[in-house]
Amino acid sequence: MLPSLDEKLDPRVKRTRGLILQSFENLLAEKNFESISVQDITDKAQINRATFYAHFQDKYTLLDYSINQMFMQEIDKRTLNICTYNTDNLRNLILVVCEFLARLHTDCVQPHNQFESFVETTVKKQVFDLLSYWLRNSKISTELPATVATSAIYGLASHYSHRKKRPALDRFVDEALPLVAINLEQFA
Amino acid sequence: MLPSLDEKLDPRVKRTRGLILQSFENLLAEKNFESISVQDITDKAQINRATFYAHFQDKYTLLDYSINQMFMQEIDKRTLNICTYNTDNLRNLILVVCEFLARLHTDCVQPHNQFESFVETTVKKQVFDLLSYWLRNSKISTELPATVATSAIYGLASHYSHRKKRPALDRFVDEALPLVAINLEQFA
DNA sequence: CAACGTATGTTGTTTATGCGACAACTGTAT
DNA sequence: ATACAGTTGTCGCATAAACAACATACGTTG
Repeated sequence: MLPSLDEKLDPRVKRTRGLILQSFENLLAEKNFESISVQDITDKAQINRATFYAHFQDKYTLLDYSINQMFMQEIDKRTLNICTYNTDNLRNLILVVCEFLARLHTDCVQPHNQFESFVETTVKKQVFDLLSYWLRNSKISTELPATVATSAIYGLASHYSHRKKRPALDRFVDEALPLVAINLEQFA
Repeated sequence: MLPSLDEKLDPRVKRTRGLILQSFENLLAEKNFESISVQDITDKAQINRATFYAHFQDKYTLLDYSINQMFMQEIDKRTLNICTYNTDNLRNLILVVCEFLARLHTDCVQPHNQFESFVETTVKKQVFDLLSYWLRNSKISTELPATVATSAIYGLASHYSHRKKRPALDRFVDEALPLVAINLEQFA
């Protein structure tokens, strides 16, 4: 099982991180990432600015953590982190990525900037790790197939999420699925 | 102006008290006061049980504080704490007490018990103090008129809040107003 | 250029909270 | 009666968070 982390740590830490996360995500809905200051975050979270630095190096580290958390939560919700490869799970994964990017685009004020590419890096890493985990029992190397599939999934999801008028997600995924599955069928 | 307290104190204290208050009020909606343990409160508030005792002597102190806070909030909302006596303000005060008791009866699971009389004491004290404040410039003693008016207001509001089928509040207050105002008109 | 306002990280100290343990009391069941 | 389980209020100690102050950097404005 992939490391989804709900470790037992000091409740104060949990609470503070939660407050920071929530504050940050709310702020992302109001202004774009660049214009958010650490002070903004801590004000809304009702914590001291110095405390922020006890948990995150800077707001970039927070963004990374935040994206990871949000995405992992969606993965967990569908228990995709405790399964193995098959077409059905792959379909769900594509669905999750599409939904995730779509939500990010509708919820966050984000003109083009580093935000986009940041999300790409973070999400791709998670998708790649998940695929690698699914294929963990393969006798042959899974690196290239997983890489290709990851790029394909992200590319399709990004495409989907940028559509002015998004088509029905289910139909979109139906079309997308075989294009991704083709390189993974050998592992089914 | 009466002491409505939003003092500057440690943000941790504010947060903790807020969590306790909220947890407590939510619990009141689920079970009756007697069956709520301190552990219940701190569990839901996500704070340590010992921390509770750093803020309140026991759950009775908390109840007192909670009722006071809730009621004062309603008073503040209508700026009744920064005005002087006139019929209009009196009308609003009666309205507030009626609404407050009514909300308490619909929101809280409360069969007959000490809860009821506890609320009475607390609310009456606030009403009395407020009336005394309104009449602060009177040359003659306001103690008896304020006492009578306080009892009348609470009695009417309690009556209203216990009705199975409550009549329209505005109409009720219209009827009630003159009965209370009669002893205060000399101060208008 | 200089003066200014604002945001960033960092530090040392103080304070609030978490934690585990304890004795005392309650009600309940055996 | 005795044992048991649960709640209460309190304690000392460990640790996270608040706070104020500081140096640094950056952009703006005069």
